[in-house]
Amino acid sequence: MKANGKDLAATDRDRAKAQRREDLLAEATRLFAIHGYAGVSLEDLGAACGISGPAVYRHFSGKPAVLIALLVGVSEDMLEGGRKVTAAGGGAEAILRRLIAFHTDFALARPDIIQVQDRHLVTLPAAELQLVRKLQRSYIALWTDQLHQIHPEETNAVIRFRAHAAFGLLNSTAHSAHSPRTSKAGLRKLLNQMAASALFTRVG
Amino acid sequence: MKANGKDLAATDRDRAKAQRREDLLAEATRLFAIHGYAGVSLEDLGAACGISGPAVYRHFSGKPAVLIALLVGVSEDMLEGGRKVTAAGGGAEAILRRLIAFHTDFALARPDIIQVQDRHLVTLPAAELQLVRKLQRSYIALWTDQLHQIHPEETNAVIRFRAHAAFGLLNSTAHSAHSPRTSKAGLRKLLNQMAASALFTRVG
DNA sequence: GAACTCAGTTAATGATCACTAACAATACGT
DNA sequence: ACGTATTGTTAGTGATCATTAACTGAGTTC
Repeated sequence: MKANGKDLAATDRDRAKAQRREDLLAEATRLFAIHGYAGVSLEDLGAACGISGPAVYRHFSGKPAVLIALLVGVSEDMLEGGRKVTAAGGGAEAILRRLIAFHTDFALARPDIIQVQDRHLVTLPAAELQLVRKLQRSYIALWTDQLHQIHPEETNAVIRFRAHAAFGLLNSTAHSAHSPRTSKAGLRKLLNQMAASALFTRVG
Repeated sequence: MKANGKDLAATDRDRAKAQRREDLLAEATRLFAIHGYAGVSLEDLGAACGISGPAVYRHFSGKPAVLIALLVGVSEDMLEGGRKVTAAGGGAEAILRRLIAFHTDFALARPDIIQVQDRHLVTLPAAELQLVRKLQRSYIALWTDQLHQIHPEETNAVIRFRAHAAFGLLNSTAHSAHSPRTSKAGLRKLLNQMAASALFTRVG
């Protein structure tokens, strides 16, 4: 029996298993981004990790569970990151600029998972879809809380719309080809500036 | 034998067939947007049009052909629309504002096809993927031609990146839920303003 | 109105997978 | 060392689904 559920990597086997799980999630992200969820068989996923097909069931209860782990994970990561930069304080504009920077860095660092989230959210079973949406609502609330201060005259719906538009802008990195000729630092600055302009501009 | 390939709807049967084809494409757009390409069987698609399964083969050579017709069609529509507003002349800024307005209206009018394009482009067979990408390159060139005049110091890659970011912003309408509480005219104005701000802002 | 075309039907067929079963080998705990 | 737990293996199994076959009936043409 396991002595303690909280003990991470108590034994060699546990360590190996955790590593295998991470490998599977990483490969799944890569493969789903390239071929789509339906275009990747468990055989493919296993093979990418050096194991074969049904062995995946030792780590996930089925194919949907892999997608769930990916999407819940990324939603939690973004929410946690967003909370961190929000907690650092400052005025609404300063906080928003940090949120933009955080989101930009995330999109530049992990374009494939952003792509999977954008494309395959609807593929989730209803229960998990709800969970992910709840996490996303919490994340977007971090943005809209600040946006309300910047645009006090705008309705909730409009503010939320602004945030979605900014996400679309920033997540576009994930879809546009990554030309190695342009430095990531340059793109980072450009994206930050474009998103800030879009979010702060007043519509009259 | 058909008297003339160019005669549209010469007979009742031709008219009915053209209508059925349109219905199939419309339903395919709707269903693919909701359930994804892989999540819709030809049986489903046929049923949505009141015919059943294999009858779809009277109109398309197979399931991929349906997606191809959709995506090539939308790419052609956008390119044609973009060319029209570009041809109307004016300065770079005026043309860009018209491009933004055109794209905004398109995204607001046909969110489902935008969604299908964003999600399922990669699903296309290689040959057709090339065609669609070529059309998209032509469309984006309409934007970058003007952007180069606005930002003469920026490289091709950066300019293209700006355009992609703007598309991401504008296409976000297709993904964010359509709240009926906010008027489309209001969203239209907001999107136009946000996109213009993002495209025109200078990065220093 | 006779010959033909063609959109539709239902009934196979065949491939692809997700998932299960039965078994093998190795690591773990005592 | 010994029994157990666990990760992996290879063979099924069953469902789904794109596609084909054979046929039907109505519209089109001459």
